[in-house]
Amino acid sequence: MNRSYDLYDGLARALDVVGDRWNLLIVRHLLICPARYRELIDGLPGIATNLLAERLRYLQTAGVLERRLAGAGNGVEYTLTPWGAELRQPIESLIRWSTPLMINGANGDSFRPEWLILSIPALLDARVKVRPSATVGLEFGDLLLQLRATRSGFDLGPLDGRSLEATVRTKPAHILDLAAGTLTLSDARALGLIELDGDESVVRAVFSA
Amino acid sequence: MNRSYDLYDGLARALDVVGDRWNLLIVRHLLICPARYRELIDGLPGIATNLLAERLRYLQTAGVLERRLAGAGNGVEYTLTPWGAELRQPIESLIRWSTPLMINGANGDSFRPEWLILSIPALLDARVKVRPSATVGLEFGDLLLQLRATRSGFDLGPLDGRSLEATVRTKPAHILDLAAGTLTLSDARALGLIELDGDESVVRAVFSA
DNA sequence: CCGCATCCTCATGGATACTG
DNA sequence: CAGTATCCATGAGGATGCGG
Repeated sequence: MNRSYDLYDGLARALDVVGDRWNLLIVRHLLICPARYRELIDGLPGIATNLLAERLRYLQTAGVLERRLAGAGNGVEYTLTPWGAELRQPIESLIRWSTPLMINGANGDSFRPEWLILSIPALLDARVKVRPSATVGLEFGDLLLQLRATRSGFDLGPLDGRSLEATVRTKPAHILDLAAGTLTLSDARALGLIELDGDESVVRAVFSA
Repeated sequence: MNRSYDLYDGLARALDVVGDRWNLLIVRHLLICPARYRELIDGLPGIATNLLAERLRYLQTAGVLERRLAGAGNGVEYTLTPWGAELRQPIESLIRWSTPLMINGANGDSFRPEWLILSIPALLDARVKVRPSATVGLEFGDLLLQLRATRSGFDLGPLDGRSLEATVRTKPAHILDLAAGTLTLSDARALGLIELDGDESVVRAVFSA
């Protein structure tokens, strides 16, 4: 909205930059990877095209992101600056805070699997105890991801080449329950949190090691 | 604004609750201590009375804060719920992220010393190295505070009774520089970041131990 | 197609005045 | 003191257009 609080205060000035509607959701999308205008429209259901354009312009002048030409000569691409990427911490904090708002399920709200890419590690970091060698693969349609336990927490990235040892299917809601809880992954499986039935938005969770 | 993103996503649902204008600033004020309506008006320069009333109502129904009668039988008081108080982490993350926005000074923006009560510990936690026994007292007019180094970080609260050993004065801008930098407190003093001259908004920083 | 810009309507924010 | 009521400016969101 470009409307400043005009306060000499860290929180107020942070909100002057990222407090406007959609801004943190745009940044979260770009924290996954640089994206095109069209990908942002698709990943932010409900945003108007003029709003996205204005927000991208504003965040660019504020120094949060950069607009640049994509490699293949076609179209523009938006990337976070180093300072913009540091919004990962506030965003993950908000995701952890929001778990009570997620346990009641989707209730007709839109869902995109990419949103789990930050959420699951953010939640697991704080709560789930897993054996250090555990690896979880997640497959949403054509999106194939691998969740690895590291010493400092969890890391979610593209699935590397090696084969996985077991496969189960679950719904997004159950993945979020799993992430928000304090169960180990094998406990969650034993308790039936991970199901085998199909769903419009099916996740295949693959456990190995 | 009561306008929901309608997304099944932790970040979006967090912003449905605290993403509206003024909401996080209200919560930050209540993180310091429970407050009356009038105190909130004074601590949030620029907020309209109808907006504050509406936000308090909304945050109450959302479960972030509670409205209750003050002890002395007179007036109402607003307090954070335990869940609302957990917003301290996201708020401190945003404060840390905002340091590049603070280094250029006030530039005519409003300033209230209470805002430092969360900011200074949030910044010092991450960056300043101080001897474990260090204590800093801050005095803004009638507001007297003491900053103590603990094992887990820093804690800012009311000044306890014991006498303090040294006194210097500084401007809020310099306090913020100090907090955002990587200098020790004694280094900052030696380098002249802490001044003795007067100012409309003078801080007296008192070092001991 | 992509990457926006313009136009339009209506909900929301903000300032001021007023009230129990 | 603790808010309501009112009015007006502005931002949000949908539809559409348009050059590359």
